[in-house]
Amino acid sequence: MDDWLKDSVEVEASWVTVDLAIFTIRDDRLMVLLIERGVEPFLGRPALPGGYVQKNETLRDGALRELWEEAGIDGGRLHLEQLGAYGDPQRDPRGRVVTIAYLALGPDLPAPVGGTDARRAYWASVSQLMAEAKGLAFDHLAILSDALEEVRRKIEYTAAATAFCGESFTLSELRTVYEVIWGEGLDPSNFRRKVLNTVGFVESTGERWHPPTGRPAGLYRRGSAWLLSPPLLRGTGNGA
Amino acid sequence: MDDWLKDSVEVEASWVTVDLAIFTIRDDRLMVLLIERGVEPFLGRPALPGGYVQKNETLRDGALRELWEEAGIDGGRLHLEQLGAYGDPQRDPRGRVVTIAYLALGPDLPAPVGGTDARRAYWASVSQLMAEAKGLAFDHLAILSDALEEVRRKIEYTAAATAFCGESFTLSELRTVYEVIWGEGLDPSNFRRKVLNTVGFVESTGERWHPPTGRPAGLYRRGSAWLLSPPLLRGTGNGA
DNA sequence: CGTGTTTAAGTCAATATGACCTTTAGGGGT
DNA sequence: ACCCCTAAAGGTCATATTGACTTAAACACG
Repeated sequence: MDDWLKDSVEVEASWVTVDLAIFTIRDDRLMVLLIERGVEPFLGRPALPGGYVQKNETLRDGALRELWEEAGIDGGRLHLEQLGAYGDPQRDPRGRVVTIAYLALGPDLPAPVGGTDARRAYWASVSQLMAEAKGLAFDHLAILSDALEEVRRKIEYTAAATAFCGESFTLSELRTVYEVIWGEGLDPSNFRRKVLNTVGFVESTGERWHPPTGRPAGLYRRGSAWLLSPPLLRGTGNGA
Repeated sequence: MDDWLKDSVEVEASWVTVDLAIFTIRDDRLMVLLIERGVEPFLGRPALPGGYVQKNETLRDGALRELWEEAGIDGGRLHLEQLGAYGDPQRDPRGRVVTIAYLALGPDLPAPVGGTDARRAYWASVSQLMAEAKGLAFDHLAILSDALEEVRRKIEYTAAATAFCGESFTLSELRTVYEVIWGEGLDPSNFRRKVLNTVGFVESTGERWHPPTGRPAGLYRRGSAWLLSPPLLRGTGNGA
């Protein structure tokens, strides 16, 4: 890089990182992937997985690489989107580090292995973390909080909820995703009607799944639509 | 800044900038503020206003400073929110420059003056720009495109449309904002009913405004709610 | 062949929506 | 004063959607 502007005292080179808020649903709870930091600063403290963006990769590629390196997760199987940039000058004790936060949603993922900069990686309950509201390195609690709010809104007007399910899923599974993330129960019958009436949300695979007990459930896969119209609105009450 | 990781060939210092997509409505058209670049690269080409983030400011403060320096606009009077980060390694010929794009919405603003790095600043018609789809420096057309889509969606489920109006406004003014941004006509009567039934969207000032001709219109100001429930949905058709 | 359990489908009153139409409150002209 | 034009404000009504609830269907198991 040339040294244009090197003489300006106001502008200074920065380091750019990506951090990942990776969500999944396990045991009917919303979980986020955390690592235990193996390097300074915040050595030993829980943090979102992430790391430096390298020389010739896009931000998204950096996120995918960190996903693999730190959590052992193949990004091809989950939904990844940018959440936003966090650049408070005080957020990193080492100096000016701007981080680009990414949001990842995936089906029940394998217990991850620790990566290079991480002693270990593990799934943590989001509701528990938010209740404690402490412990995370850097401004990762704020990032996590923003990510959670984004997920809650995203599943209202996009098909993002399907990212938490496998290739094919029952409508009950999908409904559980909403119930877990919104923290409220939904009427199964009305939920079914809404989802099935929203064109392109899901499409039937023709197959059916036999639960341990009860009537077999039809299986669906994600439809062609990402934006839902009309959206599934919470709050106004979708049922009991 | 220390030299941790200086020996890693993969990681390299970056420059971080902010760019602004500043929208307003003039003459019933959606306009965006552009500058004519006064420095290399892309000297003389139109671009979104923006510049380097300085040493001790937050990203948002940087955006507000650039807003003032390059466009002479006081950020206190408009809505400012982060759009996202753009970090393709090829996006800037000088090297790795990650930009944080901000979205600003304001009422009909004064004709701006050129700033330090800009020969001049001017309002450009968004629909015209998107139709031509060329000319902008860097990846600013992509940023503008994302910003436009964000605005279109944002006014659906937030009170963002009020940011285009002054302190107080008539419902016709507000409706025009929607019509201009969505590019479709709305039924005045149904629009009024919807807006007035959405709690916290607007509240009456008690005053009224006398149009050049016709019955005087009631004046409203922004209500306490930012998120609209239910949202104002387009597409499904809010009228003619 | 009942029973328990879960999915699937139906009912219905209350509400919201989209497409209209009517009334009201000005201003300007004659 | 009166009429006419315009835009706001308010009303009507058939249709669609919603929320709460009920009923029917399809298995597994004993």
